[in-house]
Amino acid sequence: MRRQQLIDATLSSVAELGLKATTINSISKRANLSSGIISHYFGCKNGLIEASVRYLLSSLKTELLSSVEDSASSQQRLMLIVEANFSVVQKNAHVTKTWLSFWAESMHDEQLHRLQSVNAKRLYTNLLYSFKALMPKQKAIQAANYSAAMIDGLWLRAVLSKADEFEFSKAEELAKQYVNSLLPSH
Amino acid sequence: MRRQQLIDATLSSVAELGLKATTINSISKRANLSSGIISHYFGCKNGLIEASVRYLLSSLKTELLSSVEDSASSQQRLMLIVEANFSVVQKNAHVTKTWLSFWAESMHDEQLHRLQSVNAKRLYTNLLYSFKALMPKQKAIQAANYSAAMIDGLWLRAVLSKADEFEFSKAEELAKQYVNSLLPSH
Amino acid sequence: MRRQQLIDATLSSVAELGLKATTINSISKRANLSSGIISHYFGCKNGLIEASVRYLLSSLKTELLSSVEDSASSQQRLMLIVEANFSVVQKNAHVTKTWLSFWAESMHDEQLHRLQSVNAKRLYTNLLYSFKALMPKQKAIQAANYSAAMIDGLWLRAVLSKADEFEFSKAEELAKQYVNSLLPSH
Amino acid sequence: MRRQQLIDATLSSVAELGLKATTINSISKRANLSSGIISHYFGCKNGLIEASVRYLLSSLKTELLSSVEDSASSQQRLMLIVEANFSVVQKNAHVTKTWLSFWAESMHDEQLHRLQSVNAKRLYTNLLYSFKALMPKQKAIQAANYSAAMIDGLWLRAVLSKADEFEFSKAEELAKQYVNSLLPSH
DNA sequence: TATGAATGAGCCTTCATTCAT
DNA sequence: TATGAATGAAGGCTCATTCAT
Repeated sequence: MRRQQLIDATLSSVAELGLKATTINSISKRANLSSGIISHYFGCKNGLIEASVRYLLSSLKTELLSSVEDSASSQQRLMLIVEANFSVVQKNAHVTKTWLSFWAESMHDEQLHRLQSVNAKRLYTNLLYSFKALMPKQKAIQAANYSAAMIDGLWLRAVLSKADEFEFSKAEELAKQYVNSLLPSH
Repeated sequence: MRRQQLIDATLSSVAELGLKATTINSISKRANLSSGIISHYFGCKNGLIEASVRYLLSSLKTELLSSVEDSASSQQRLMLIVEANFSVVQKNAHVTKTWLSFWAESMHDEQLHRLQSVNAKRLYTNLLYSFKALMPKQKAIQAANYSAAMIDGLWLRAVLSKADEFEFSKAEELAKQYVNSLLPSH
Repeated sequence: MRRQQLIDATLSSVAELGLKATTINSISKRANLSSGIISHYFGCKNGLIEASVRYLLSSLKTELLSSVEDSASSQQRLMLIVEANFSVVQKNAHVTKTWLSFWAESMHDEQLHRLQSVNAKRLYTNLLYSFKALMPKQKAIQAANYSAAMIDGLWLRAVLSKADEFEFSKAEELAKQYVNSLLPSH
Repeated sequence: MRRQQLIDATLSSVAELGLKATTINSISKRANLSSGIISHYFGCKNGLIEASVRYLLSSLKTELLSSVEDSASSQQRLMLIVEANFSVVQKNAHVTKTWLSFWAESMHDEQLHRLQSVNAKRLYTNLLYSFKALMPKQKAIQAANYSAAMIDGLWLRAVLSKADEFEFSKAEELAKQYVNSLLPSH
């Protein structure tokens, strides 16, 4: 309970202030807890940061798993993957900014980089799995690569332009159309 | 002269240590200069950071302008635009990481955000200009949007995976193929 | 407790080194505390300086209140006022110098100036109150003005000449004689 | 010429910013000269500060000498002494604040203290000389002491209250009346 | 468990001084 | 003479971490 309270406060602080300006204090105040509690539960500040990223990753995973039903078609799956990658935003608008902060930091933090790596590969793997059901392997690999890049690219440009919710859903729509355009039925 | 020396040192430090860990000291030591010199030339640390981003932006612009000849066809122009967006990297491998640091920080720094905004719009505008010569306006707008996202997406995934030079040129190649696939001749 | 410890250290440092040469370090070392503690309790260095002045002012006030009894005659009150203005010194020889530092700085610090203003007016008001019991209002106003100036002038000259305790009590004696000379009974 | 230019700039800076905030730069900019010039002419910053105080002292002396004529009566002399001590102000309103800064600093700077000492004694000596012509020595000594304190006290309270020109001349008038009240003719 | 007082290293900035030109 | 680029020590402040309660 306390752990989740602190993770939420961390995400909120990173979203609002940025990773650089997020301090033990900015976090503990948002959680209405003392500063000492953080090292008590997470060892150190970095431990909390890492746990927060893990939480975001597992949310994304849960999001996807819960929405995809066994009966879903491959095309439906693809749409749900796109949705999941954009939906984190729609639920909690400011969480988006945190991703970028974390990924930038991951370039200089081995632990974070590992998590980022898992995330990047998962998007690719999920896409590949569905594409393979619809086309030859070589084509599917290319489709997965392009789709992953397009999803991340649209997302990145939306974030950096400080897009509002409406613009975000437009970016999501574009991503879906692109993925659809790769399908043989198209 | 000193100014450029300091900007180079800044880019090198941000690339190696990240923006968060880049300090007045990490910069001035790389430049073999004293710490005080920074405020002498740039007012404060942030002034130097900003100047460094401006330098990267103008390099990108110069890169493009110098490569595009008047006689170039629109298709050639498109390829050159893609190349320019990836080439900054190839010349100076560590510069890539700095972009990401700067863009992440731009979410919480108005000044940087303005610069990032200019950069994002320029890519789009350049692409649109060339696409419009090859297809109807509405189609060109969509092509420019998709291309910009694809370029940024491929670039982002390459950076985050700590891609080496070879993988970067593969990403560049994918980007070119994608842009080409949008052309009517295709 | 810590607060008082730091205020005492501040007064001691300002007395010995002057306001200009008083640093976070000179204070915290005298208090046998770390430097960070100052911002913990007072926000910043200036907050501590201000609190120190407030402490001096309230000491002066307490000094006077505790010595003046209800039964005291107006003449006795006047003598006690003079004594209070000189006595802060006698108890704590080095405090004297700090006053001058603070007042000089008050010319360029709005906060300090407000405190100084309160102090200057209090001396005048206290004197006026007692004089009015002994003479017509117009005369009392003049007596209060002159007395306040004489007290401050004798005090200033004693401080600036780095007077010892004996010379200080001589100055106090002169001040008392002057005030007495203004009384009608004289 | 350059020397005087720098001294004027120093007085102006100390008046406006205070001694603490007066820097080599704040001075040299006001003088429209380079920062290096100061050590060239005065050795170091402190040399310039000291020279500036000396200049003020000699101005005060000159002021008095030029106004007192041999034919003047002792009473007239006394009035001129009072006037001289207040007149520095009237000519250059902001110079007043500088005195206080310098005197406060003199508590922790041997060199400045010596100059302050000269100044304090000169006022006393000048007053004593004139009083002795008008009364017995013992009485004259007391009158000089009281007068010096009254002049300084009225001046101090006027400065600290940030008095305007009008209030300053009222203080001067009070000082004159006080001195006159000590004369036997009174 | 939970607090927050206390620490001290590290940051950015300021500034008197030096020195090549 | 005169400049101002360059230095680097010192200042105030921030903040992750520790620890007694």
